[in-house]
Parts: sequence; C-alpha cells; structure tokens
Amino acid sequence: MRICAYAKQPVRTVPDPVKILAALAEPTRFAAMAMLSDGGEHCVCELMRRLGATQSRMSRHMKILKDAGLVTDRRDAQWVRYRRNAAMPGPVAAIVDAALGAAVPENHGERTAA
Amino acid sequence: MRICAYAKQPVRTVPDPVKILAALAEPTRFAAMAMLSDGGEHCVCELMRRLGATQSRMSRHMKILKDAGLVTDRRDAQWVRYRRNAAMPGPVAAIVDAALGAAVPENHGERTAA
DNA sequence: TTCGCATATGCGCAAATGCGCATATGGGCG
DNA sequence: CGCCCATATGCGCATTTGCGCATATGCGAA
Repeated sequence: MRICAYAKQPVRTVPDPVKILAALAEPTRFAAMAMLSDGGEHCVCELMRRLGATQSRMSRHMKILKDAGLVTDRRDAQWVRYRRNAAMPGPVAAIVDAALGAAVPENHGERTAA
Repeated sequence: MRICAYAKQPVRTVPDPVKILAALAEPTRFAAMAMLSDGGEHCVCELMRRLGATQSRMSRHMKILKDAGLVTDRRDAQWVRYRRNAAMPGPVAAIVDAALGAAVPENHGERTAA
C-alpha cells in the first residue's frame, strides 16, 4: 500500500522492528553483533571460535542477521568477512545500539550511552 | 553472584537484553507495548479488543511482558490494569523506546528520536 | 449465594526455531 | 587436476513458542 507512491527512491520500506528484535533475540546472534560492533570485519571462523558455535550454526545465524539488514558480508579469498551494516536506517541502528548498550555488565545504573 | 553485595536495594540485577528483545519480538506484544507507551493504563479486555487477540492469548502475552519487567499490572475491581513499567532500568527503557520509535510509519528517513 | 464479567491457566496441537551431521560449493595452492 | 581450508545448505530431530478451547479464579452486583 506504498504510502509515498511518488517517491523516486525505491520506497525506503520502514523495516519491521519486530524482525530486527527477533534477529537480536538469540544469544549467539546477539554476541555476534556485539563482536561486530567493534567496527571491524570478522570472518565466520573467528566468530564461531570466539562464540563457541559450530560452523553451520554460525553461518546460519549470520545469514539471519544479514537478512535483517544488521550486517553485511564480503568475500575475501576463502573467507567471508562480516561487519556491522554501516547503512542501517537510523531507527534500526538505535535499536541495535540500545540493546548492545544494555549488555554492558559494568554499569549497574550509571549512564550507558555516551 | 551478586556483584554489589553491599547494595541496600535488592541487587538491581542487570536484565538480560536477549530476554527483553525476545519479549518485544512478537507482533501482539510489540503492539501492546506501543499501546501502553501512551503512559496510561489499559485493561486486558481493551488490549485484546484493540489488538484483535483472544482473551487467553492477550493474558499470556501480558504475563510475558510483565515477567520481562516491561509492564506492571494492578488489580482494579474485576479488571487488571496494565501500564508500562515506569521503573525500568535506563538501558532497558532505551531498548523499548528505540524499538517503538522504529515503528513509527510516518518518518521514512527523517529524524525519529527528538 | 448465585450470576455475570474479567482475567488467568491447564492442556493439546501446530508452527517456528535452533541444532548437529553430512555434504555441497567456493577459492587458494601445489 | 587434486587437495585443503572456509563457508553454505539440505535434512531430520528436539525444543520452543504461539494458539484455541475449556475451565478455574477473582470480584462486584443482585
């Protein structure tokens, strides 16, 4: 029912927040997003090792994060490098940041975001 | 493993972000939180009518939100009034607000949070 | 107490989700 | 080419999750 039918751009569909939340609502995926939030690239083999997941599981989890638009992947020789999607719509990035921020165990009440 | 053993308050356990995300990652529950974000109280019968859910389903969904610490309930005669938990830890409220903010359909690219 | 409205819960079922195993695919190297 | 490493995917299985139905419980009114 595209509201902005006149829009030139491919109608920036407002991403379903529920889908974003579901993608993050799994321990391994959440931990993966936390790893990727260092801004760098990480291959599946590194993710699986650091997070203690099997190869197939980690690959599938990353696909879910990718489908949700939270990460991007890039083929580099025999590796696939994943990184946090820098082009996430603002509201989506806000969800991710808020979730990751709540995971910091240090602060028991203090400010988290900046 | 209570880190702040000296705390007088009942050790504000840092809530598991994944649990919060899971509580929100369901359409009916998400919509319920959106309804409650008007700051007011809403009984189950109102929630179920407005959201098109059956009574038992709505009751259970609200229990999940309550267990996650996102809402509080209050018995009022034959009704149970739910409202957004005003005592949510900051980081948790940040997740909820970010998620609800991403749901606003109006803004297709504009600023959402203030 | 009995009735009726509002809410919670036990139960079984169906769909979704996460997992491991095996295998396929992609790419570098000898 | 053959081999190996890294990643993706088909498949079956077990668990979780959401759902409706029926029923139990709470509460006010007659």
